[in-house]
Amino acid sequence: MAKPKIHTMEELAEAIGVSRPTLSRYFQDPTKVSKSSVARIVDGLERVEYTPNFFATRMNRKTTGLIGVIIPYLNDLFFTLLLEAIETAALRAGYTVITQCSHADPAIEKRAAETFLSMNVDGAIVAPLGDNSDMDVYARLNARLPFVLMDSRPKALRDVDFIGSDHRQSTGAITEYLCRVGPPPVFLAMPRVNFNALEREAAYIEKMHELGHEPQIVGARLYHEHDHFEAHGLAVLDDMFARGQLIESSILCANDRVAIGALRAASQHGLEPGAQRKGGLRIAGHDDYPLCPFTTPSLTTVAQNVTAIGQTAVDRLLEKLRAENISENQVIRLMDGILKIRESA
Amino acid sequence: MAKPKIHTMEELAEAIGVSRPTLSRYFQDPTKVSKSSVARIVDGLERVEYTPNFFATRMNRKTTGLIGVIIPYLNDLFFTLLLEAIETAALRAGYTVITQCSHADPAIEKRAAETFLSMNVDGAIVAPLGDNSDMDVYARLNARLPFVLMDSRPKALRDVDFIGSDHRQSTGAITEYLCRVGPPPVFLAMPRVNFNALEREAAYIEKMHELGHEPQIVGARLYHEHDHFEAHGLAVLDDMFARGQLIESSILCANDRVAIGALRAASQHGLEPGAQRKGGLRIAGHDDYPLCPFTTPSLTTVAQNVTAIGQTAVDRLLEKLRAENISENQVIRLMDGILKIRESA
DNA sequence: CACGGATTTTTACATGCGTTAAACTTAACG
DNA sequence: CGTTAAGTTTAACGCATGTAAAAATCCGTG
Repeated sequence: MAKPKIHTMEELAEAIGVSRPTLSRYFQDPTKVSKSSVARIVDGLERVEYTPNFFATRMNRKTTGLIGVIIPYLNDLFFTLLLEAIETAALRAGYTVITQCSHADPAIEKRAAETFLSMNVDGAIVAPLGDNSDMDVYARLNARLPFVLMDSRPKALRDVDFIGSDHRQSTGAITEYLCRVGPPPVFLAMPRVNFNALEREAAYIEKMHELGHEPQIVGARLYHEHDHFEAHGLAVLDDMFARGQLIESSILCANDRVAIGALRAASQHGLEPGAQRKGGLRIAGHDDYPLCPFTTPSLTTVAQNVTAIGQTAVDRLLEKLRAENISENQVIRLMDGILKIRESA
Repeated sequence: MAKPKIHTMEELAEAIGVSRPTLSRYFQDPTKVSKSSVARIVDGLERVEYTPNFFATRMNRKTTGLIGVIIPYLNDLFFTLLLEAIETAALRAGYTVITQCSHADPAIEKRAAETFLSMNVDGAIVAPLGDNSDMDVYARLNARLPFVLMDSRPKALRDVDFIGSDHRQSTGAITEYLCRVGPPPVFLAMPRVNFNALEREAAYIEKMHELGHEPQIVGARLYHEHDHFEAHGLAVLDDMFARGQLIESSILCANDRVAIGALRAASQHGLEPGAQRKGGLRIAGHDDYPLCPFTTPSLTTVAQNVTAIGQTAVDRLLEKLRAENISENQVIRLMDGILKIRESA
């Protein structure tokens, strides 16, 4: 209700009759001030409008209480789920998260990392773009502050802590499942936007060889725009279905968004992918995108444990930034994927 | 390359033989420094590693170059598209965007707004939670800095600039379309997470009356968790289809995510919604969620002009913060929705 | 070689708060 | 009533930069 506005702690001190250092201590930790003073301050704050200056506090504290997070795409529910997990975990630990999205642009990604450096964030969690990432900035980040990679793991940053999925296990699991219940699957690749694409492809090949089948990969480079996975899956399969190819195959898609495009292609050609029909078309994905249960048919996939990845990334970061003596041992945590068997395969 | 690290501008000045004020001016605007100096500075910066301190610069400049953005959900592609549009527009104008997600929690939302105040952001763009938002903080925001609301418009903030969709027009348009090509639609409501839900409902009712039909609303309060729209649509219709209700109706869903759940319910009951079949089930949505073209059947809907909303919000904000004399006239821009006729209705 | 304009350096103060040391109050305790 | 410990105030400096005014330097001209 139109409280008088106070801009500096100095003024506030004068207004409520407490010294500035006491106020400073109060804002950092109220228990470090006597009860009588706390009462007076709380009372005073109710009568005036004051918020400590964000920059001034952060500039002077030895710790900023900030965690920087970079993700490559925003229009992907996988990354937003990841972000959500990170934000809740960080919030619970009392940290403020600064999020930046690189929008698939290495220049923006670099700028974001530099911003984090100039903000003296306490730590950074990054899902890198991949090959195109500016490795120098990340090397600098890693040298200067606690740093954890997630989701994707550039070759140039092999010595950095990493939290992600075990694509060898997850892709292996679904490949094996598909082989068990039907013909050995073809792999519908996705645009090579990061290393996961290649890892899944490799894991598929390995598992197929292990099971004595010949791997077959399609769609590795038809559609080149990043982040248009559904359109990619649709384009590749629409083309092949039109030629009568793959219409009775099992198709393992590199991720669920590609698979959603694949489902669409099937529907356009009057095909009904499903586990029931012996010998018919099957389509499976990877990730357990939130919409998988709602597609028609619902999509069989392997779930990435997104929540665990986010949570673990934060945990590891906190561990690093609490330990003054930087523990030299690198931590790599690969989460297992969990089969989600639904209707499509 | 292990460049020597330099922490302050003072040290940098000494290292490359230029005075600190000159460096300061250089970092703010290189054209304000003579060419010879620029050359020397650029050359020097290549040999040492230095980034100006984010907080110190922001604390002292009269303008921080920051724009604060708050969105209510992250796991919704509508909002991520909006965010993307805002970020690109802001970046183009040379501003840095600080994003905060309220995660459907008014307390977090309030904290985010207060953070913006304490950061002295140049302006703020907010998609509010709705009824639960803390109106006091937003009133303070509006009083202290250029402020623009988008997407949803709380009653308590009627005098604030607003950029959003004209739900009366958009919902009217699709209602009319549905009436034209088939039986008058039933409205499948969504959980009342914000005012748009109600606006669309009202717009539907109005248009139905205008066309001489009796409005019918279902699912207004069955499923209460926010942000689980697909599950809501599925639950409501699964229930009704099981009782043989609505199986030959036109169903207008409050948004596309609800509609995706509705499509799933139809599929579970062996129903195939579509425009072709005279007299059969029809399902339509609202928003043009990015996955609409890929559902089975592809979803007929009305597109919200997300990009334009984001762009316009930024434009308006820039306009306000460039004009010292705060123009008193409130700006409200409601974008028209565009019919996207696909297979489902 | 002197001169005027442009640029840079010097010098000094400002921002808002963290932090420290010493002086001071206060309340409790013997 | 003197002593002591806990908490507070005073005073002063530090952080990394912005900014402004005055002094110094540079450049090309006439």
